[in-house]
Amino acid sequence: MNNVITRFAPSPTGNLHIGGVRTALYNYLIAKKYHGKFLLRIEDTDRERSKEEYVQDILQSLQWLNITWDQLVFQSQRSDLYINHLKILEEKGSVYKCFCEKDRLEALRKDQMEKKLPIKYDKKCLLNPAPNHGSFVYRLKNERHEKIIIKDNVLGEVTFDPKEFDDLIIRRSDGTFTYNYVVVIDDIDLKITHVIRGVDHLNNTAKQILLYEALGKSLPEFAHIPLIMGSDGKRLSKRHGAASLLEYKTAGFLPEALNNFLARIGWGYKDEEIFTLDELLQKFELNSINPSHGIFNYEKLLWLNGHYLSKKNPAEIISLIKEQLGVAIGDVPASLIELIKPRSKTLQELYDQLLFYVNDEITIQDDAKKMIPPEMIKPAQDLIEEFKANSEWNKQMLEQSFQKVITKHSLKLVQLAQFVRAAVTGKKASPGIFEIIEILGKDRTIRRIESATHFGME
RNA sequence: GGUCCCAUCGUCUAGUGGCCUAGGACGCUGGCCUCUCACGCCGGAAACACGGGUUCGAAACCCGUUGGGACCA
Repeated sequence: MNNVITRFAPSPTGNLHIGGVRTALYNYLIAKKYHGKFLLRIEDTDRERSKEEYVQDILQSLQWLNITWDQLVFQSQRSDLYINHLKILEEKGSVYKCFCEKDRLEALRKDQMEKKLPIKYDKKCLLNPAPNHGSFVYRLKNERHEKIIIKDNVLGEVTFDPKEFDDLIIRRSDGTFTYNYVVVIDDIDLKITHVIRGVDHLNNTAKQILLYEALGKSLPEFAHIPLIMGSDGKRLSKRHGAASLLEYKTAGFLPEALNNFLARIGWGYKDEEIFTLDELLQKFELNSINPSHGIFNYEKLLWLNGHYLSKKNPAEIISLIKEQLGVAIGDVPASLIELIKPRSKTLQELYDQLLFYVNDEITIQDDAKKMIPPEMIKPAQDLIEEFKANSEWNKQMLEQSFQKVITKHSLKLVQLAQFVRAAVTGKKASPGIFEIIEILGKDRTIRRIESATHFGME
């Protein structure tokens, strides 16, 4: 395939979400797989609802995921193009002006509903043109009788009866153009070879084919990809959790995980689960996309994120925390990050487990308080004495000190370890206790155990 | 309501007529490891929606039914 050009065409009327991102990703993959171009087209013709902040959200989201575009166009800057093509259609006699008023159309619709007929315009202004007066819309003549067959790369052949379709309005009475019209004009003008979009546009595609034909243009390849549903099987929305992609960024997910996860909803390759962007470019194919819709599986996203997190080195993690969570944690030993990494699925989780080291003060969580019972105060004080009596501070020395104390008091290691864990981290779970306090340091460890013994006496 | 799409474990998928006693992954679960929690390792439960065909043989092909979804209204 040569000169492949794909596009992602969001309207900036809200934050970019998961479903949109996947559409963008698929378009990007196909373009790059065949060494073509991927365009980003902002469909901002609805001036009322389009907002600059949403444009920024879309651009930032895609950049974050490394879905890079070769060209960026705004529909609002292309109205000459739409006007010119309307002239062409007018000269060809493919469109006509319709002066029918709202009241008439509503009455017509009501009548058709009562008679259970398909609801569509009756072509009055085409068949019996009235004298030109008042405001009017442009409609596309739909005189096609043969079936419309969409040759879809995902669904196979999909057939529509053109009788189902109205004479499509392409310009409204206020002079603005309709969605299906501008999409087709842009796709033609930008030489889009592959239109890859959600199945929710399948009906639109049929209507748009009529426009391609009226303009005498050949059709691009179509691929209608299945939608992503929430866990209840309904269309993904705010109810199902994070609505915008950038919320995943601030929650500490990695772009690699999101890309991998989104590619795998509706697509698979052998037994494989882990795909980098490069591997996706190798292996992804439109015709291997599953035609049935997929459900957003948050647990699997978490697992993937944990996987990619484990591949990052400590320095990368520190800078990712700063970049994505917006917090600077200063110098944290690499060894500590390595200990916490396998215990974290997201950057946020990892950061939370770092706080006992980063902060001077800790608070002991409720569920950890029972780890410091009064009868453990004396052993804890003995442990402190052991620490103070010893000039060294390393894992071997720490193990010996713990051993001495538990032998003296006939304790199990778990009792003392949990006491110290709660005292030092404020939590009932953490990495290995010797590793933790070795990294935390002698002074801070002793101070925290001391304050826990005070707490235990209250 | 009309039109269209879809259908393999709870979820994402492998499967392109015999390699299927249906494979992998997440999740769930039993065990090992162990100072806690993870990680890791070893096991387990769990699916071809239903009914008809076609075929020597159907998860796979065809037709219905049922269920889910999208769009339009």
